[in-house]
Amino acid sequence: MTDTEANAPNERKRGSGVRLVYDLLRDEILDLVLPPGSPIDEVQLAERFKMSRTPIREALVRLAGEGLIDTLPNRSTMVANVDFLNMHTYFDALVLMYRVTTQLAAKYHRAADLDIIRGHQADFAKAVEAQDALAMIATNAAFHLAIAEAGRNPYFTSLFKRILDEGRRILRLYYQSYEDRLPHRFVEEHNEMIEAIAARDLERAERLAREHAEQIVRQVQKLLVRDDRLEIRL
Amino acid sequence: MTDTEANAPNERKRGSGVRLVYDLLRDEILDLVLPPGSPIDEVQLAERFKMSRTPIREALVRLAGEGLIDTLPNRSTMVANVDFLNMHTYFDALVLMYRVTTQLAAKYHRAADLDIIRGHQADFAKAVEAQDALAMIATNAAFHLAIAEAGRNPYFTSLFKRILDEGRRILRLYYQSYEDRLPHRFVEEHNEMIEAIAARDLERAERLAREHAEQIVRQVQKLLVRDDRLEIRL
DNA sequence: TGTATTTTATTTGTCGACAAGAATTTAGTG
DNA sequence: CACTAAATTCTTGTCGACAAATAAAATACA
Repeated sequence: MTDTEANAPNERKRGSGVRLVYDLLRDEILDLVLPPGSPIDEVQLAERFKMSRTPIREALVRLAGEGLIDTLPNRSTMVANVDFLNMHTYFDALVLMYRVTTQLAAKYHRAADLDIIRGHQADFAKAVEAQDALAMIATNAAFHLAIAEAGRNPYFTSLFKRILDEGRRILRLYYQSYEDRLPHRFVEEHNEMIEAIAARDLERAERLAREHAEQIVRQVQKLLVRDDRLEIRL
Repeated sequence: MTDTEANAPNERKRGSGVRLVYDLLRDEILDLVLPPGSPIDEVQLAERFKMSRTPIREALVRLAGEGLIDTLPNRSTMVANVDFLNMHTYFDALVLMYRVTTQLAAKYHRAADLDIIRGHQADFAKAVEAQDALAMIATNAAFHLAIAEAGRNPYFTSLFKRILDEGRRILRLYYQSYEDRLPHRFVEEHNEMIEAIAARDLERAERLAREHAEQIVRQVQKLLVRDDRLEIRL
């Protein structure tokens, strides 16, 4: 491991530095390796990635643009907090995007899209079988994002992506492990949604997505009220 | 005018440079002073604003994050094109956001919100009266954005803002001047929407917003097919 | 004359350094 | 001992310069 810094060439390709730190920071934020409120130190990151502050800064600007970090001018920058007080706005947006993207997928999908969607669904089923909560969260997001892509509306897709990311953080804050059987129901519901999409049944796809989303919202809300001590934050 | 560079202090406050160039570039893009495809030269901008390339670069990164400019790695960066081939995805998103934000405004607005909304509506009516097409576009966007703010869902508001911005570009590409009486109808429809919001009539607000949006879409589509020579772009 | 290759030029991405602001510590005063 | 003011430290925002990547121009060659 010594040669990673002594011998191995630190040669990053010319524009790759920003992408590297952006992707990694994003993952660390969404996986709560950097929990909300964590301070972000530019110079520390610069040392860690062995590069100048300039590309670090660019990555931070992009993350700030997506609302993942907050920057106080001339002062600190830190991981954005989750707004638990207005969680209903999040649920509203989540449910609507589930419905819209699934309906559009039923309308506009092509054959290749279904293969991709089914692939993600297989991953999700595997994660449920393995009781791996973190994998469930990730594969579920990938599944629904693939559906959104099949709907071919970049406006909805980009908002949905942001919402699913935020959901990843929220769920990680509350899910330590799945103790109930509900995930198996999600697997079945996913399969029904795939069916409806493949059959180009817009109405059924929308209805299934809605029920599925409301199911999830109820589950998350149950968690929220159960552990609502966390809602009071300083 | 000579003292603007010789005598006048170039003192910008410490973090204001980025905001300055960001706001100005954004306006120039949305107003088509910089039409789609225009090359953006960092060093030229640096000279123009008498600052280093660093803050220019940060502003460009933010604009790229909003999809207003496209950056080819290691190569040029230019104003993003309007995707005329998939305009229907734009209309879908526009109509849905009109409906959702107006409905939420009816549900969640407070007294102060209505004052702001009515203020923008007055500006819009004034622009219609003056036959000022550009002012109509701007004030209409401000009006609907104020409604979205009253709905208090930041997810929808941010997407809607992006959509309205894009609409500003699209309309400027096609509207030279209003020759028909339709804008007056828009003024009336706006007033009806305000009524429904104030009365907290969710259903009526949603329906009015939908009809209003579809009205606008039809109008724009009419322009598109009329000047569809522009749809074929190299 | 047309094509391939080298050379030059332009533009972007990265760097190290410096300066401005804010937070913290230290000194000073009642 | 408490409270204010000066000084220091620390972090961020900005700058000018350099190097890599690409585009453009010039040269060589068939």
